[in-house]
Amino acid sequence: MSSDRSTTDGGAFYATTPIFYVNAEPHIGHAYTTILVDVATRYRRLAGDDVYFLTGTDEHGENIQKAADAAGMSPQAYTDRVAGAFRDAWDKLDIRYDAFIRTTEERHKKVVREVLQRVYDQGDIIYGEYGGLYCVRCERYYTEKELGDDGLCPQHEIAPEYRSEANYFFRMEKYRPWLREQLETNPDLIRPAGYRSEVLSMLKEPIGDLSISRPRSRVPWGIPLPWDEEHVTYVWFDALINYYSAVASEGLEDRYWPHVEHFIAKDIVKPHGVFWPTMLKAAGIPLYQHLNVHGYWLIEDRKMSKSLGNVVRPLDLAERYGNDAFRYFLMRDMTFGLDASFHELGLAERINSDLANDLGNLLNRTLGMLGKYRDGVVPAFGPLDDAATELRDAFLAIPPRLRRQIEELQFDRAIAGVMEAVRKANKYVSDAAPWQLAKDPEASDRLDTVLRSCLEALRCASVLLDPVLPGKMAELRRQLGTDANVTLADAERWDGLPDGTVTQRGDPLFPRIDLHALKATMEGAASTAGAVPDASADGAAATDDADPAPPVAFEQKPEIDIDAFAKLDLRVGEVIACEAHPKADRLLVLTVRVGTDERTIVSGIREHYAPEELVGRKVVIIANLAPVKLRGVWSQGMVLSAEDPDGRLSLVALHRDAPAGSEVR
RNA sequence: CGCGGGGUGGAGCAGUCUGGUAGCUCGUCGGGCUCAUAACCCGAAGGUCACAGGUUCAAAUCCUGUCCCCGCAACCA
Repeated sequence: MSSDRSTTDGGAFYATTPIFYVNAEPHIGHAYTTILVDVATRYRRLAGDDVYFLTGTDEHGENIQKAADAAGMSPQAYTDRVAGAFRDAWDKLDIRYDAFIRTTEERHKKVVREVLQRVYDQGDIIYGEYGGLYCVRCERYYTEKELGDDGLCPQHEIAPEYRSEANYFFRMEKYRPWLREQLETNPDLIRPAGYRSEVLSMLKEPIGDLSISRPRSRVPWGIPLPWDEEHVTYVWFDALINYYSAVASEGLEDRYWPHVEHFIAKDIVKPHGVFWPTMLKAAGIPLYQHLNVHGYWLIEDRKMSKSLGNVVRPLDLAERYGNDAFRYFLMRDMTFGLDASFHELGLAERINSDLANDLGNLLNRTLGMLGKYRDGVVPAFGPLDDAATELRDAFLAIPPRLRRQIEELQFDRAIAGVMEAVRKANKYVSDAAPWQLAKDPEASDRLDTVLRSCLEALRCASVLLDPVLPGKMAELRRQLGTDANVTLADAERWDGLPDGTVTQRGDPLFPRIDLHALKATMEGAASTAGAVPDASADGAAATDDADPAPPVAFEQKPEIDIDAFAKLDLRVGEVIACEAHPKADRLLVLTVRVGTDERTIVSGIREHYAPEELVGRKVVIIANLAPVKLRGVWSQGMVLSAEDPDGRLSLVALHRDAPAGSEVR
């Protein structure tokens, strides 16, 4: 073992992403969590820690089974495919994980069953007749609170029937006091602090016991309980245990488990902050070190969702802007724990200002001068004047600070700190004006100092940013003529390049993005947003029929025939009264005249229309939609409206007038 | 009184835990340089840190209250 421990802690660091549920392709949220862990683990590796990075996929459950059926595949084949897609995505994003776990693997199932058996043996899993009031129409259970005073289903106003399902329950409530104490005595167990208080507030009231099984007859795609093969585990006992099974099944739990750091997005705080710790306690497994919770990426200031059609594909962006640049943006522009906004223009601006103008340009101008004045060969330092000393000190001050920032997950600030030093280097070049020094043979020593200082600055920056920009920083070092492999210790010295090293000036590291062109493209693209680029590809391959159906440029619902359409009773209605729903803030209650009939229709357009502007207006309604009760008011139909990409609703209107009650076809 | 997050120069954000003259990037205006990716460097304009009280020698930061925005949950048939 080396005696030089100045830059290496040698501590173990076991970092996990959630296992992603394999029912869709990876989006920017998945990518962010995974890149975050990749950056964190790369920094730890750089600092000499013993790192283990786990990611994986969650492959059990009813939904997977349904998705597989829909795709006409076996669940195993289906999950094989999707898990493969995730692995491919992570490979493309340069994610360096150590292990990838799938919950359908034998090694995982084995550990899950062992843990379950242990918890069961000590009496913390009980058999529960899940005493439920079940609405047949809703196909769900209701609590008494939800049912209200009359005890009827709030949706259908029918009496729910008592049903019971033979389920097993984990006695979670029993561990609530223990968990509260953990959070009290260990304030940064869940961080940032906001999420800790959220969990604490969950623990103020009884959390109940956790249903952990489903009848195997209904959900065959799951892990059978070891003591009752007629039941499979339900969701959490299967999924959460992956963090443990991944190391336990490899005999690595002693080495890594006590040092586990979970990284999650804020939507799954409860399972990780409440279920998981109590499960661990019951199983006699030590608690994790930290639960690290990050925020959401909002897309153009709106929540990302499939229905808005604004899902951002990380691979597209990585391809267009470069994987490293994309990673840089994600790490630089989100403060850990808070939400951040994704704007493509912001991404481009960030790349231009930080990576192209500051860092890339520093490399380019430095190697340019070195080529002109010193034949591309690294000179020894001349005497260090104040400016050169200041620059050196600015860089050498970074590593100690960086360690703290890594520990506290402040990657945005860590990056900003390095970039600040890079800007100082650019300023140093301007101030020292090496192009002037080059004209003066007397100033040769000073020119050497300037050039060498810039080279060392670049080398240090490349080390400090290596975890974020693994590809580009290796390329930078290649241009400097030095090794690709580095440790944090390499950023703690100002003489890392041997004198006489031959540099290899290459293409600009980060080409500038033409913002004007990008703006133009984006405006052009706005009208075709949501287009499926290759929708016509299949059609073109069809050779038999001369006149194939034309391709469709949006995600169309399954085709129906005219009879299906004829089942709809669409009518013109006249709004004769309208008011806000008394008990819901997104609903309006309309009174609509349809012929001689007057009916009440509840509509979720309150954010888009004021009640008074609707009165007297003709609207198009679906008249024969089954009535439902919305927040206590019966709605007999539905008003048609269009939703634009920004989510604004616009009522469907008549081009020419037609009397209320007219049929719409 | 459902839960949570946020309100800081034109835009986007950091700083709030651990009070000590308000900071960064972009944008705007003026200047410099010419090694470099129309880049880089300097200077300037621009903020009563949502509002009101309180604690303190000192508050963006701590306490109390109010207003506004955004998620989540209950409802968008």
